[in-house]
Amino acid sequence: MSARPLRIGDVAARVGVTPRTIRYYEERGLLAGGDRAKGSHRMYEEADVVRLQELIRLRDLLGLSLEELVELAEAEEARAALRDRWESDPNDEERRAIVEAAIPLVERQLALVSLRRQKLDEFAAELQDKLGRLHARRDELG
Amino acid sequence: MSARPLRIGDVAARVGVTPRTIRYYEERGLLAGGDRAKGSHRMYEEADVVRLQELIRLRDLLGLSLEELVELAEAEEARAALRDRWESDPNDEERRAIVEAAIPLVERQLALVSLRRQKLDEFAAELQDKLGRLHARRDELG
DNA sequence: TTGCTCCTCACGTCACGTGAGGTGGC
DNA sequence: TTGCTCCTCACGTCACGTGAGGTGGC
Repeated sequence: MSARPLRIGDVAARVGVTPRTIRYYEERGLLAGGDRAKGSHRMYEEADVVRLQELIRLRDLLGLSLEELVELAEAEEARAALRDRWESDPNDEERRAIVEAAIPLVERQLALVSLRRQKLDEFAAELQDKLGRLHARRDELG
Repeated sequence: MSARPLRIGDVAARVGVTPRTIRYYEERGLLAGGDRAKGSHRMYEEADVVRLQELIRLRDLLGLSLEELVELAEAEEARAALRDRWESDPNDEERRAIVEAAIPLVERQLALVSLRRQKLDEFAAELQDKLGRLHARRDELG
């Protein structure tokens, strides 16, 4: 895994946002921009692209505000911190704790997705209804 | 159909927005605030509630901007204008034209809903995948 | 008459968009 | 060396939020 670095424009293009959005998210604490000499270029790796993708999807598909994203991100952060310990210290009890902490987070996201789907389905049903009535009327006039 | 008038606060509460949002939409031309003495209360009827509900759903569930809503609304407007003529002039050829103009509008909305559903399903699938892997790992450590 | 909701400015905020002016790496 | 992308302010914008101060209807 060579992990050659990506520039902010590449990351932005791949995720479908602008560099400005990435800088703003960093400013809000959603993305690590961490240790960097003032004025020097931000550098990213594949893991950052995946992470940003997820945030953007939570924003677009579920309509979460950045404040809500920060909450979720902090939970993920805690998980990531645990993951680091995972690498260094392969204690089975700790591994279990890490996995068990991760599960409810994903379940929560799934619950939000289900709720959205339900609302979309209701909307789709109403539109189908409307369309059916229109077709019926057209046929009456046919 | 008595059509007793509703006040802005009632409409807002029923649709789940604030009065400010309604005033702003009126300002942007999405809602009729029409003929009203300066300073007098805005009055609405059931049809306005239905209309606003639809706009809010298009905004929340599909993530449309107000500018995009205006486009859609203008199309609906044209339809509403035709509907008025419908009431007064029951000419069968015109009726057909009205119905046939309405159908593609609803179909367009349905297409947008389908697209959203697809994206949500993809997201749900990825989350299920993630959850499955977490469960498997937990069981391995069990 | 007393509340409550309404009204119109008008400034504040969130999530970025958009130049302005300048530095840095293939 | 020439572009291109990057950098940091900093002001603009969209979709409202939030008082400020005042009028109007059960």
